[in-house]
Amino acid sequence: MFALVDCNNFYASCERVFRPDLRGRPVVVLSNNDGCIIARSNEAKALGIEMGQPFFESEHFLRKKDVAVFSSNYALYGDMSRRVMNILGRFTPRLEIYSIDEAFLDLSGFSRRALSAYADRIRREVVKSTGIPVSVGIGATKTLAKAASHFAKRNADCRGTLVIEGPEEREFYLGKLPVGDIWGIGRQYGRKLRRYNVRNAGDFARLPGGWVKREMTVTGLRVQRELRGEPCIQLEEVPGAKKAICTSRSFGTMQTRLQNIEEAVATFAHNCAAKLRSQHSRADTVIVFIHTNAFRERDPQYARNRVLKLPVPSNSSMEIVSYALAGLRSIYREGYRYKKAGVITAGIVPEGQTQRSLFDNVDREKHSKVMDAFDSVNDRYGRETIKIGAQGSGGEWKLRQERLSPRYTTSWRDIITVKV
DNA sequence: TCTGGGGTCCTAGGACCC
DNA sequence: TCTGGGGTCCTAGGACCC
Repeated sequence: MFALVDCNNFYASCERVFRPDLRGRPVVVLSNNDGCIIARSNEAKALGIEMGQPFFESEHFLRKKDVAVFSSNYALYGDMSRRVMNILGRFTPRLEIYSIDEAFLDLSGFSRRALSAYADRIRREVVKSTGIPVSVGIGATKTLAKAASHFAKRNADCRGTLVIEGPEEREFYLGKLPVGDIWGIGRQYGRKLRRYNVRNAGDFARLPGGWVKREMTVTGLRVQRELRGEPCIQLEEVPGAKKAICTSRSFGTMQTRLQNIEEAVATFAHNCAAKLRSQHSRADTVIVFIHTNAFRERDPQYARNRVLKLPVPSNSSMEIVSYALAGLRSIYREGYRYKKAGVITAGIVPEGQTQRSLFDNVDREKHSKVMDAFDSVNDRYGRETIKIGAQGSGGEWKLRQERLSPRYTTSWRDIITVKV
């Protein structure tokens, strides 16, 4: 059996842990740049506030309803996530951290009765130790565990946990699960299935496998088999190395000058390189992209990307930044108001398996020594203590974050940075 | 005025190999 | 009029997840 443990309204819950005065009050958390609503407390959901709603559209309403609004604070959420996952690790020898707020647990060997009790213990222990409320769904496959957590979260009489076991229970609950809420069925497939009068997970499970394979590829077929209780998706305890690493941001205000965008792109490229180094890999491809604000339909629109091949896979900030900037200069056009830029690194290989080139004239030893020093300083004294020159100091492009809470659990870094 | 960011997997079709 | 068979690799596009 698998359990899925899912933190309820995770970001909103994190904000509330350190602000007990907000108990009972609706809370929402905004995306980067204070753009959209990406997390809502139960009280906020009850007010009809939708996921993904642009903040500016509902700002007035939120004020009227006395909703507490926060910019996203990933330093806080990342640290709270670690705490929750540490607790969960005590309940199973096999844990998959699936996302910042979800984990799968292997619970083989438990009886039905024991499972319910265990789920409840997990739930109580996490909230007691971290302040974060969670739901626990249990089933014979990961997809069924996901389905169980859907009800554990929503039905008051579940009290935060639900075990789906045996064909009768499975049929009962799948009949109530809307087809679009199945894990692995998104908007497109949801729409298509409803066109064929497939309303719920029970209907979907009964469809002929051949049809599902033809219309939804093997991915759809796996989902169907999992709903029927046949495990097709393994627990993945060790996350594989990433195949692409991306850093991109919308700008706080629209940017027209090349120099400001260069500073942003240099920062993104450096960030990608740092992520590559931290997972001990290198990339041989750098992609840089910029675009204007597509929502402003009357503005002239422009969007380009440039793919650059490196002669030798690299994770040196100096090298990756210079390629990204060359790419940017080749696609930048004057006369547009740019809203967003980003850098993607791809063609990722493990650090130990790098193919050198006969014609390479970069002193890679030296780069790697510099980068080691760079990382250890920034590790110790806070990120951006040392920067690449091209990052500049203007920061005109930087995010809007007007409602940021303190980094309650990690702010010693900030304090040390101030001293420096 | 204002609209997020970071990933994965699968398939079809084209280029290429012998 | 007619033009083989069996593969691999890469890319773009489309789906999905949080």
